[in-house]
Amino acid sequence: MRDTDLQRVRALPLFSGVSSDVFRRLTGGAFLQRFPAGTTLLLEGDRVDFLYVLLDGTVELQGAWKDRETTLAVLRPVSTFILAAVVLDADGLMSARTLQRSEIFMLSGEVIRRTMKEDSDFAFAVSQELAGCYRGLVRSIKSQKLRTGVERLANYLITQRIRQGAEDKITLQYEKRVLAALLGMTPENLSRAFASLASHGVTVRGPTVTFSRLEALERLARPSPLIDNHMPPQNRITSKGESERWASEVARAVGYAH
Amino acid sequence: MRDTDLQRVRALPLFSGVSSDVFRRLTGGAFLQRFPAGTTLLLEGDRVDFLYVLLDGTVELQGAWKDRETTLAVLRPVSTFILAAVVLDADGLMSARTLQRSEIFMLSGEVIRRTMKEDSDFAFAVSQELAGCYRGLVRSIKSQKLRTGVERLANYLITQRIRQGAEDKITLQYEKRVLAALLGMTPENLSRAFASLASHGVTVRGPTVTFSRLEALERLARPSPLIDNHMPPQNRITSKGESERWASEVARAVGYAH
DNA sequence: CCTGCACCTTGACGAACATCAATCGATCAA
DNA sequence: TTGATCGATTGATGTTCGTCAAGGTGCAGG
Repeated sequence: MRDTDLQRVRALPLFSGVSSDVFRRLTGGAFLQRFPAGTTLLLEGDRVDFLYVLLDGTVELQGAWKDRETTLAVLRPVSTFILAAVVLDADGLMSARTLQRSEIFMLSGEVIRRTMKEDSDFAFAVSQELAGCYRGLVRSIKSQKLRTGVERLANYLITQRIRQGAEDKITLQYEKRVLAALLGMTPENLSRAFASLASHGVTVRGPTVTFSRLEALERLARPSPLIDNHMPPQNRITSKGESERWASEVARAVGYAH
Repeated sequence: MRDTDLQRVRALPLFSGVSSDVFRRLTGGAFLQRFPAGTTLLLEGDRVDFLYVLLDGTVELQGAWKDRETTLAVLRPVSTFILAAVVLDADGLMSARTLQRSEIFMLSGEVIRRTMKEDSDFAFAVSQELAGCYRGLVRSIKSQKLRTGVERLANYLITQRIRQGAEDKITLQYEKRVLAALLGMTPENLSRAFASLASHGVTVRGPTVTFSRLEALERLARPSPLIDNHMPPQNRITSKGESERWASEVARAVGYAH
């Protein structure tokens, strides 16, 4: 494992607060592993023995029932996943699958739990990370239950636009079928949703989306800081906890009215 | 505040592991408050200064957007809520409203955070609670995205039946309009969903629901341990963390196959 | 170059769901 | 008791969404 990889793990808010000594203990038995695209890292219901840290590539978290399946999240580096199952020493509720060739750092769940009980700084950092993940899911459920498919897409595009630098053009980071599952619709309906956004100045050509009438798009989308986290990319932070803290700060500064 | 109330707070998994000294510090500036039915305790977007512990009554957590609103959870004693916002010192993403006259114990968020940084046992307990809440939301999203309205209702009924003692009759714990919002549908559609379950042996009379052909209902509902947490009531545990640990143990013992 | 394949798109249709309006039943105060 | 109110239900109707089938497009391999 390269030293720069370990630096990137160290820089995560989850680990940046702990002492070098504790960090060495946490990563003692850990290892880096490479997976090709399309590999199932973890099947829902499997026991979870490791905390995963995605260092390179893309990972999809999905759930299935009967013959249906859906995507709960798509992760990009640097992200941790299945932390909740590790903390509770429980089985995973989601499957994890690589969408691209990926590098993943794996830390022993047992060591994580033991270290949490010994080091309150680390346990606090885990709590902050989990709280951030929790709030991400709250946003996701609200989006799913309160918005139609077109509205979810419109807000997704606005959020991506900000994350990609607030230009009038963005690139979709993964296949449209994956995006459809993430937004809770079929690929067919995603196509139709894009088509209906054309009248709001949205043009799609392959994976690039351009906006010509942002005002019209926002009037339809009505983004809300209580659903959409519009943290821009310059904040080089890669944790749900930190991004939630950012969102709260902004909401207070702006004085968001209900 | 009665001493028995404090005992009930102390018995929560969130607090049961800490020393008496730390518990005294946590509850030092805390106080008990009574609210009538229909009181809004917290509006989404408000800053959260307290951790709430519901000791008596019923509380609904809801979210709104444009002119729509939905229910994310209905809490019964003894439950904590808005822990995630407290940990991150962030604004709440959900509104909290009493459905019945309620007694609520309120602990200073600042003290919670400070104690977490000092006491790793408490910080670990917070992590376990948050991890349990997180997994509850994962279950909720999967149910919402993978199931139809009738399927969600059928599984809700089966879960309630187990929680209420596995008899052939249950009592709905709150108004049907609230249940409808929780299940992600309109009251009208909930009525129709109940009507369509009649052919599966489900009879509704006011708030009581009786099951005459459980086999037929389960064939339709297809409950899954990866979505539905069927923890029975005899486990007198009142935390999401503990109930998730229970669910995992059972899934392993049964050897759930995908 | 063609062929096959994967991904996306489009159209047609039906299922699931929301909305609007009317009605019924239970509760409660006058 | 009467009238009013609230919650639940039912029917009619339209929207949203999923499913099935048929193209279309880009790309890799023969």
